[in-house]
Amino acid sequence: MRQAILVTMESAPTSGRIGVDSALNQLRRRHQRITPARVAVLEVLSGGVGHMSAAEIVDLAADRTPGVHRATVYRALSTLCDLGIVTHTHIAGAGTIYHLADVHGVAHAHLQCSVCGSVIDLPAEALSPLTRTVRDSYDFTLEPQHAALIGVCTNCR
Amino acid sequence: MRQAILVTMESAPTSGRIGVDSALNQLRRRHQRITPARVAVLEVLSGGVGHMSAAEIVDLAADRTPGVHRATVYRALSTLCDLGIVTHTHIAGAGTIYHLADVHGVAHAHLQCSVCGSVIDLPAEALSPLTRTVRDSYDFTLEPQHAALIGVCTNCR
DNA sequence: CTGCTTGCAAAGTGTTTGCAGGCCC
DNA sequence: GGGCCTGCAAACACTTTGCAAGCAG
Repeated sequence: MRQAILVTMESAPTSGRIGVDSALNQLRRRHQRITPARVAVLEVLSGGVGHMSAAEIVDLAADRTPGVHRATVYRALSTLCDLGIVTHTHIAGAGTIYHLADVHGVAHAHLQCSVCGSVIDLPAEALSPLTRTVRDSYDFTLEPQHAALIGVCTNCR
Repeated sequence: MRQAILVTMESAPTSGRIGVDSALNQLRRRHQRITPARVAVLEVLSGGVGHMSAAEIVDLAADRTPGVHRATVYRALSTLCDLGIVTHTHIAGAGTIYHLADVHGVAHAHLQCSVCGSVIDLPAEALSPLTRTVRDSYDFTLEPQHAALIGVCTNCR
């Protein structure tokens, strides 16, 4: 019943996401240091299709820049998320996935299948009615891309 | 003292959720055993207001039925969830919360504040437009109460 | 050179599992 | 009394932290 495997069903490459150059520029602009570890993380995120788990990023980063430590990757991801350069999404029962931030105006949310664990991208605008309702009725500002919506996908039904 | 609080709360309006008796009956009907540990978990869930973390349930269950072990509470919760007697919701970065299942027709989802961590109940019907969209466009069956929606609450903004 | 970042190891969380014994039905 | 449930301890997955050394700016 526990879903540990993370399968990504995303076919489209990283369209709509910022690039490594843009990310590095933002770092410079914010007076943050450009370090090998951070570059590695950004390039890994840029290179992969879709979302990646922390474990995947750790492996691939250490792959391309040997010596990069797990803890460093976590710290880099944390920093990059704080700066808005990277976005993270909480996945039920399987930690967190990361990707480069969306370019302005094309934010997206995630659907997660509770059976097979696959994650599907969803335009954030699909949530706008809900966002409005929640804002009006509860004075609550929804962050639609921050947690995956759970359900069952076509294949698993 | 904690016991007194529990008893007091037990008479409080746990509106919309099934009761302990109903839960026990369902267990019997499904030929599942009624054990002290399971009764303790159900009464704790029934007594508390709103959602409880696994850790809270463990503490309170051990409180009212000394000797109940952590692992047993987890197993009881797992069983009860499988039977649909208890519902669980994944909370970003903080594990899982549990409560007695909703009585038919009054399902609810959850809003979680990413700043203070508080969890707010939300009628599931607020998600029906989204549920429809996702069903029509992605052939994806949403389970709105399975994961909390994240955002920022009034107080934290 | 200053102090933010890193590598390392170890500690934290939250949850699960193997096993022998216990108790519900 | 058979077999599901339990207590225990240990394992598990994921993430964080204290510290001394290292490197970016």
